[in-house]
Parts: sequence; C-alpha cells; structure tokens
Amino acid sequence: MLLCIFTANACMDLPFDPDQCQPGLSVDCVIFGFHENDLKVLLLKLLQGNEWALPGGFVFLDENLDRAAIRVLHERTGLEKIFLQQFHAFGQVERSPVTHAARLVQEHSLHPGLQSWFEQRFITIGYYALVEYSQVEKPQPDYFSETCAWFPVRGLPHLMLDHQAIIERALQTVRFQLKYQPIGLNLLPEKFTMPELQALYETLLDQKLDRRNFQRKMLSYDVLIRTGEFRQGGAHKAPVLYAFDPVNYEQALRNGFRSVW
Amino acid sequence: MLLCIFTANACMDLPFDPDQCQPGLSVDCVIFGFHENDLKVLLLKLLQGNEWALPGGFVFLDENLDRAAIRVLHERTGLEKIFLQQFHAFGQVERSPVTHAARLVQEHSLHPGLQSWFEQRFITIGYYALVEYSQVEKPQPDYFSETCAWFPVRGLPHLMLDHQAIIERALQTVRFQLKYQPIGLNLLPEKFTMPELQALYETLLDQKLDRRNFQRKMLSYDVLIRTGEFRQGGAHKAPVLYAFDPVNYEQALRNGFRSVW
DNA sequence: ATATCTATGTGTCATAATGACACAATAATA
DNA sequence: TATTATTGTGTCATTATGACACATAGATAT
Repeated sequence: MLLCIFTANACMDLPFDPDQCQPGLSVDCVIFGFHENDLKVLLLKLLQGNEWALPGGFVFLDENLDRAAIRVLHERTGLEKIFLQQFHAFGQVERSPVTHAARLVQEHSLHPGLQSWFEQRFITIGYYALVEYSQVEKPQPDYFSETCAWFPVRGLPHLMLDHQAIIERALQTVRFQLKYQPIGLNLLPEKFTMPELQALYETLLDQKLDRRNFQRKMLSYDVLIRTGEFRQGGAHKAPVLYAFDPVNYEQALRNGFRSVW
Repeated sequence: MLLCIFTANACMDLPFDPDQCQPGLSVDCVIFGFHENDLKVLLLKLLQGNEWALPGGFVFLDENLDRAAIRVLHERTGLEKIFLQQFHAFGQVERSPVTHAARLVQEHSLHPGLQSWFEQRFITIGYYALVEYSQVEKPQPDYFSETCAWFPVRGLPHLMLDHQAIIERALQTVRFQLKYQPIGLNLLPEKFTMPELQALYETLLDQKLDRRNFQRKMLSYDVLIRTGEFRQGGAHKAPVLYAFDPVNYEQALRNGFRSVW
C-alpha cells in the first residue's frame, strides 16, 4: 500500500521538470565541515540500495551554473552566502552508465518517459563548499534520498558513480589552495582559538605542525584579529580568541598569501 | 554562384552530427604560444562578420571531455601530446544568446533543422594549452571560420560571445600556476637560454625581474639541465643553453615548487 | 592550601631564502 | 684594439623558516 502511494506520488510530483533543465548536465557539491577536529563531508543516502551520493542537482535552463550550485547547497543545508567554488568538470563517458539510470527509474517508479532523461550521458560540474558545521541545523535529504548526514573524509561509505573520485579531487584542491590562500573563515565559528585553527590545518594537510611556528606564520599573514577574549571552561590555560579580519582576509583570498615574485 | 555551391555543401557536409554530440556542451581551447618575447593566443576568424573566436568544438556522446579538447587542439594545430589543462566551466545563461545562433544558421545556410541545435543554451568547458609557437606549422581554420591566426594577448581583436572573458580567466590561471609550478617545457623549444626563460616569465607576469635573482631561483628548483652548448650567432656573449629535466619537471608539476608547510 | 599536570603564550638561535647590487667575461662592431 | 651590450657569477643585508626552551595559567589531586 505504501508503495502504491509512493508510486503514484512519484509519478506526479517530480521535483523538477526535465524540459526546463539543461540536458546532460548536473552540479555536485562537496560540502566540507569541520567538527571535533575532523573534516566531514555531507552526503545523501539514496532511497533504495545501499549507496550514498553527493548533494547535487540539475541546472535550470534559465539558471546560471553557479546559481544552481548555490541552490543545491541552500536546499541541503539551509545556508546562504557560503564559500562555494567550482573546481572541476567531470566528463568521462563511463561516469554515467545506463544501468544506473535504469535502476533509478525503476526504483523510484518514475514515469517511463523520464527514463530517457536519466539515460543521458551526464557531465557534472564539481563545486566545493566550506561551511561551519554547527550552523547546519538539520541537513535535508532530497527527492532521491532518505537521509542526509556528515561523514569523516577518512571514513566514507560506498558512494554512487564517481563521487568518491570527485571528493578526492575536491580535497586535493582544498589542500593546494590552503598553501597559498587563507582558509577557515567559512569553516570555523566567528571566534576561535589558535589551537583550533591549527587543528583545521593539520586535519586538511594530514600532518602535525609546530605550534609556535604555526602561530608566528598565521599572525604574519595579518588576517587575524585578537578579540581580547578567552575561551573559558577548558581544562587548561584559557586560550586567546581570534577572529578573521574580513578586509584583509578577502584581500588575501584574491592575491594569495605571498607572491614568490 | 559560389554561395550556391557553398550552401549546398554546407547543408550536406556538416562536420559533425548533432545527434551524436552532447547537447548544450562545448569545449573551448585557449592556446598560448610564445614568440618574439610576446604571449600569443590562437584565434579563428568567423566566416561571416568581423568576429574572432577561440578554437572550440562539441563533445561526441562517446567521447571523454578531455578527449574532445585534445581533438580540437589537434585539429587546429596538428600537435599531439601537448600540455592541456581544464581550468573552468562557463555557464552563465547570457553567454549563448539566441541571436547568435540564428545568425550562425543563416550565414552558413545550415539546414533549418539545425537551428534548434544552435539555439540551445551552451555551457562551455575552458581548457588552456601551452604550445611551442614554432611547432605550429600551419594553423587550420574549422568549418565555421576562414582563417586561423596568432594574436598577442595584449592586442586581441573583437571576440565572439564571452571568449574575451575566457581568455582573461585562462591567463589568470596561468599566472597563478606560474608562481607555484614549473612552466616553459611546452612553451619553449627544447633548448633555450636563461634570458629566454626569463622573458617568458616577464611576459606572463607583465613585470620586470632581476636577472641574477631569477637565475638563482630557477636553478634552485632543479628542473634545468645545462646542455653544455651555447646559443651562437647573437650579437653578444653566447649564452648557455638549458633544457628541462623531464623527470624533475614532472615531479615539480605534481608537487609544486615549494610547500609552505 | 599546595603541588602537579598539561595546554597555552612567548622568545631564541641557526639556517635558508630573498632582494638589491657590483664586477668580470665575451662576442660583435667600430 | 677599444667599445658596447649582454651574459655569468658573487656578495651582503634582510627576512623567513625550522627546531627548540621556558614561562604562564587553569583544573585536578593530595
């Protein structure tokens, strides 16, 4: 009975009109969050099967590419004005096997007319987002998924299609940018301690850093402001709370930390 | 008369079958060359109108995205095994106005059935290539263009659609990568002098560099080999000829020149 | 109360990288 | 043979980096 209701519903209330979408094109978002000294990625569990997937969606014909990514991010996390950056277009032929499409149509009891839509070859544009974990109140699954949850990047579940590779590449991009551009404004709360910032770097780089040299370097970049407050309640000496200087941070984002020439 | 022949021809011998191409998707290549101490870009002059365009093409349904870019590059330059890198997906709605499509169909006297193909909204994936100018014997125009020529990046003609912006972004990407990764292997001849290498850097950065510090830094990267030969025939002291060390160069490409951490 | 433990804040030193510059060597030309 | 312009190499002060030591302050144990 339940299945019947679902079936009827599914055939009628598709959350998008394929005729209004750019054919063969999708966007996928690798949404990174930082929690308990661990880098997490937001994933969706598909309704059927035991696979997880990146939050993604199609691009409306009258919608800019970036806008589509922003929409997906907003629909899943409720967040707006987030650091979101395109990092790669994935266009291997093998990445959209017909078998996958057929399963989708069957399992969702979609109108057979939609089969051709899902059987298309898809190119996907990868975006990565850096969000503040605690600000994502209740991640929302989409039409094709039942749950939405954070996973540590070092312990990902089985992923749909080439989504594992997409995450790898996003991580690689973040790691590279970390070396030359500031990071943290979108991953950390407004006020944070130097050890917390260092933990973020160590997690992303997967490498221990010297506490004292790290602080010296970060301060030399001139993007941090000492708030004058301290994080109380810890088991030890109360560390200084810092905040990012928005102007200098933006400037460092544009120009990079230090030109070699 | 000529028009008639052309018309008939055009309707029959389209160089691609739209049904075999990924809809609404193209690749565009920003092909950089270095000649007479100037950075050049390879452009195509459209058959009608006074506009120029980047070499580009459509993506066959059974063709990987990267492969399509390689094909375009090969068709225009005859070159293979070239440094070619995807750098951005351009997906603004306004970038493919219908007026442009209509003009294309009309001017090429294409079969009206093709009008819908060209009226689609297109997303294009931008690639940039670094090629050795002298190795491009005779650049070949494509089906929609009459000539193919190099232009200095500081003196570009009027360009189709958003191709100006695409070049800007490619240039920006190259400039950024220049700071952290080796460059030159694909832009310079096999053997080159230090002043020639410096000229490449100065052109790309649009900035004068100190001769002595430049040499010290380049040598410190350990990607250059002294061939032991000299460039003879110049008006002055014969400069040493260098070549790139393929192994170290590749490694530097992967890892970047110098990790900050 | 006092000692202890541990994370945090700050400083020092040797080494390496960088920026600014000077002088010697050499090939063509006058 | 002198001149000129370009290339090759070196020096020095300044700055950045890596490795490390010690002082400080909250919480807990005695």
